[in-house]
Amino acid sequence: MSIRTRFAPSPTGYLHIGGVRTALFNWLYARRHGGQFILRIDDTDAARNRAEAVKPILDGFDWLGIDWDEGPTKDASGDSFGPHKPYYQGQRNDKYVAAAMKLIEAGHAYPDYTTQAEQDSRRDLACRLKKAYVHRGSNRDVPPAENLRQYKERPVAVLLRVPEGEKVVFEDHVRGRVEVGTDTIRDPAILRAPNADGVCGALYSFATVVDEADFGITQVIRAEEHLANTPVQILIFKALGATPPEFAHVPLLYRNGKKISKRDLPPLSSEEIAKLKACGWTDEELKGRDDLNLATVAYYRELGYIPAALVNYLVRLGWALNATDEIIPLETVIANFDTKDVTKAPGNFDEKKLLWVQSEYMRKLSADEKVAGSLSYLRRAKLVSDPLPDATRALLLKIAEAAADRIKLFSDFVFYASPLLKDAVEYNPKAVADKLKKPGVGDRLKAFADELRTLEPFDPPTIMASFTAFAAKVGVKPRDLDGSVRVAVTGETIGFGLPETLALLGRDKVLSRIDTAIGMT
RNA sequence: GGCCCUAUCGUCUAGUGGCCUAGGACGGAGCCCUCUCAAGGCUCAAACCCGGGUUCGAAUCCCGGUAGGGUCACCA
Repeated sequence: MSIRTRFAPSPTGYLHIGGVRTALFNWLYARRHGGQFILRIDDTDAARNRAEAVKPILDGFDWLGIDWDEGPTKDASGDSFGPHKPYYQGQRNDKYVAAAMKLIEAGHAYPDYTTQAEQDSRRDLACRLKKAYVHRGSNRDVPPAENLRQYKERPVAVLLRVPEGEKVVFEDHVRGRVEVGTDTIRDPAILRAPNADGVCGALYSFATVVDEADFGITQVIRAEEHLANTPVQILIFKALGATPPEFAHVPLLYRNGKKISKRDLPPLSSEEIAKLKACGWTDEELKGRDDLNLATVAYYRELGYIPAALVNYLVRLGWALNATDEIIPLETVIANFDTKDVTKAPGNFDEKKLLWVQSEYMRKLSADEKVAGSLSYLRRAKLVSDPLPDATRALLLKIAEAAADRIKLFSDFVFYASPLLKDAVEYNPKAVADKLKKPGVGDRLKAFADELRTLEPFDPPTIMASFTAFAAKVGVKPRDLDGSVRVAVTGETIGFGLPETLALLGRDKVLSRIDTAIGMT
């Protein structure tokens, strides 16, 4: 039988990296075994069922290169593709209701007329006795035909009839053997009481199991938080007359020792905001994007991470190929990944290590690829025009070569390219204060400009030689000369090699910018 | 609180009874290189949660603590 795995996000409006890691494990497992990876949208909670809440999730997976064999269409229109469509739970409720009716008929489920007050008082009592409250509903032992009759007359929540005195046992691929007595499992609700429109919506565990059986899912790889409701789901599979799939509960993703949640994440730092603004973001645009934080895929995309790097980092967190490898090509991961090798302890998300992985991926790219990846950022920053002129492309290529490993994110390209692409220098006030407003700097710049005026050819090696000779002649440390010249022509203290910078800028611009800078000393 | 899960440097991990005076990586510290900043090279600090067993021998097996986490809905 073919391996079939699945990931079932609920539409929240953003793609969470913890979810991505779980999805990745499913995807890898399917790809390794030549099976199918299925995407299903868990939107049984009607309030959340909106296309705009699904789109970011689909876009995120698409960007990451995690493709699905069956599921919603990429446009998030609500359409699906695949033999078991639709793949939106919100569109499948009839199936759940029909399945629930069958369970009532077979005596595996029943309507529960217990009042809320009754349940509360029983729960209180159990609590006072320091015992777990295991709910059993009113019609548990009523004959099926009578239950069906009562339900038709007065529909309420439908509960699964959990068998007594049995054991649910399953072999979890990550956790090992799990054993739970049915006497500790409450009769779970599988169908809600009718809502205002008379619809009886299925609950998570039930909808999931009906779908899993319907889709022929063979491996359920999901987050550890679902471990506790797995026994219930196995009971539902059995009541339905279906074979339960195999389970693998992978540990959660933490940050600072706690489950990574959107709330307690830092907002964008001032550096990040400055970076996005340099890339052309307006305050207005930033305000509308509270989904941009390090728990979401969108954040990494906007900052210019390479999808493969994020994937590499996320897989490596909780799984290792061997004792030494950190950067692991996707094909190697696919060829070696197995759920049984996933660590049992939760993994702490470490953005510094992710950035390192990212920089390792970036340095493997050619200058051409760096330019290609940075283009959308440069366009947004209005530094280049849309059909890219050949001359500009050639310049960008040279910038990419000169900037080399300094570019860690595609958005970094904007910083290094700005001084060369903009007509006027934007002087960083602090740089000016530190490097230009010092005694003697003006005269020195003037004298160095005179050297450059007649220099032939105006290329990096010649400029370098002139720079060294000039520094020695006037008795100034090379680093100090670098500082003032650099700030004069770029406005910043940081940048790639000064000779390369001057050469790419061209003699005319260099001389006029130094002239401007002299006025600021 | 009941039930369940987990436990190696700050972090991610290797390790499945002797190869472990515990290996690698990120991060940190220092030095070198150097036109700023990166990158690179070299070096250093840094861990088997605690207590009992089992064994000739334990990070590895067993028991008990401790700590952290998950879960207890007509949420997913």
